[in-house]
Amino acid sequence: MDDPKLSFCQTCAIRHSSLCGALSSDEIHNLNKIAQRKSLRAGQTYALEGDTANSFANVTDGVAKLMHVASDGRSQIVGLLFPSDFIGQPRASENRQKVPHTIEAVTDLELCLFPRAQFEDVLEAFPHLERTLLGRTMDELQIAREWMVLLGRKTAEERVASFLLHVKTKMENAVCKGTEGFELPMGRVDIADYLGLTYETVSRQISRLKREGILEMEGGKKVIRVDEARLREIAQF
Amino acid sequence: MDDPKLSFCQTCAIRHSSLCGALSSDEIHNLNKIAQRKSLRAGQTYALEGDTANSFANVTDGVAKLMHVASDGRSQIVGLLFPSDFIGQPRASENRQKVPHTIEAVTDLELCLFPRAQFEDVLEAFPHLERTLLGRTMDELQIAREWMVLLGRKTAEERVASFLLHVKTKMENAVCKGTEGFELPMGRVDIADYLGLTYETVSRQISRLKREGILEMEGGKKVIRVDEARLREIAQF
DNA sequence: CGCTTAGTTGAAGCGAATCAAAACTAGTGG
DNA sequence: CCACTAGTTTTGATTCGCTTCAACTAAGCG
Repeated sequence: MDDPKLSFCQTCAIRHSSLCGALSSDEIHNLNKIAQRKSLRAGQTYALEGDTANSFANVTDGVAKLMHVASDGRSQIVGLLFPSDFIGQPRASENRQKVPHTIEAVTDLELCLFPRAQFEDVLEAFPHLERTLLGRTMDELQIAREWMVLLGRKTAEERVASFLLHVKTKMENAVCKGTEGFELPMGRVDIADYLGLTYETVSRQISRLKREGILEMEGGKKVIRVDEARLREIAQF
Repeated sequence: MDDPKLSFCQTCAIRHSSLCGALSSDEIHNLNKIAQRKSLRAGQTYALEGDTANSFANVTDGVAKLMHVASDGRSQIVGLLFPSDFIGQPRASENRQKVPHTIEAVTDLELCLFPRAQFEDVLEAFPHLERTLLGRTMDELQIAREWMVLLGRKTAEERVASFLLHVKTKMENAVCKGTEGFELPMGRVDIADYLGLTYETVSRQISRLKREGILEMEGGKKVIRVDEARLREIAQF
């Protein structure tokens, strides 16, 4: 009953919002046995593009980024991972078993790691876990495609507005409600790499939103207030 | 033995390269019962963004595009579907059961349709089918993220080079081998919408590649010869 | 408190978009 | 077979939004 390992998962902050939510209290034991915690400081690398992928993970706290860095230094963030998001590509085709994008901690990060082979056994044993993972992957694909629209066709102003709305939603899911305002998990450089812009352009657009009274901030990260309606207009949602 | 329905799937051009490849000759019967063919002429719409998604499909012949069209007319293609690609998001979360992107036939198109509920039953019955679908979805996600890098950071020249390589691979998979050269399945406007450029810019870049001897074409669509090595250099793969 | 890093702001340059027109293609019917 | 038309592609001239380069300011930290 008071098995320490069982309570390890049971007290987990993302027990029900993550992939693990698909498993019952009994079933979760199977993951519990193979899970191990890992902490990274902001800026540390979890995996490098091209490495062999030998584990999967849940983000339990903090924010991570998936990114591609070209040889000439240009870099593009292709996804942000918030608490309860899953890391890794089980079942991807043979030639895609390598880590497809570098994964780095944006803030201090807490992960719950699963060794590859053992996690795949659990997936095999619980088809409803695999089904849930399929659903999450479908959702991720849609998010990626929506971001393609942003990167391909939106103006700098629209991109920054979209970003603020996107992060607001994500951060409100993660943090306790009620608090008007939220913290940007990343600096101007990362925002720029996520939006396909330069950090100067991002800074200018943020300044502009502040000047027009749509956005109020305290320092570079803390958002005090946003006019969500006007932001939505600008972002073209 | 010579059941006409069975031979319907057995003679299918994409029997083994599509999702159906996960099913044995016995199992395929279950899909056979619910499958129905559908033909579309180039330019016809299969589904509109926001519609209720009540069927899934395999592309059996031709090319389709997934796209988003904004209210002001800007449009972005977020994915191309070639023969043996799967259409639809089974298991996507509740609020994502709507068609996420408009689907249109780029060339004349042949589809193999599966009604939603019945296909989900088959998925439930054959976990290895669901597993295969998961793998394909993981692959699609990676392709989408790679395209995000293109849309966010690549120059017009790099985008066009990447596009030519991408289509070359896809078309060679679909068409009988041996033939040096291939046909572009789409016009300049669609290419531009796929690459986040204008059609004038696409045309200029293609002209440039021809002028530099990297590309030889006959008319606007037929590619006679490409210098794949130099294209790869330009595209930054 | 000085030092380093992150963010802001300004001026100039450039790549792609826009505007405009000509050349080519494909389809139609005389 | 050729003339005619509608649509597509190419090419040119100009404009514009974002990038680049540069200087400055604010914030975080030993």
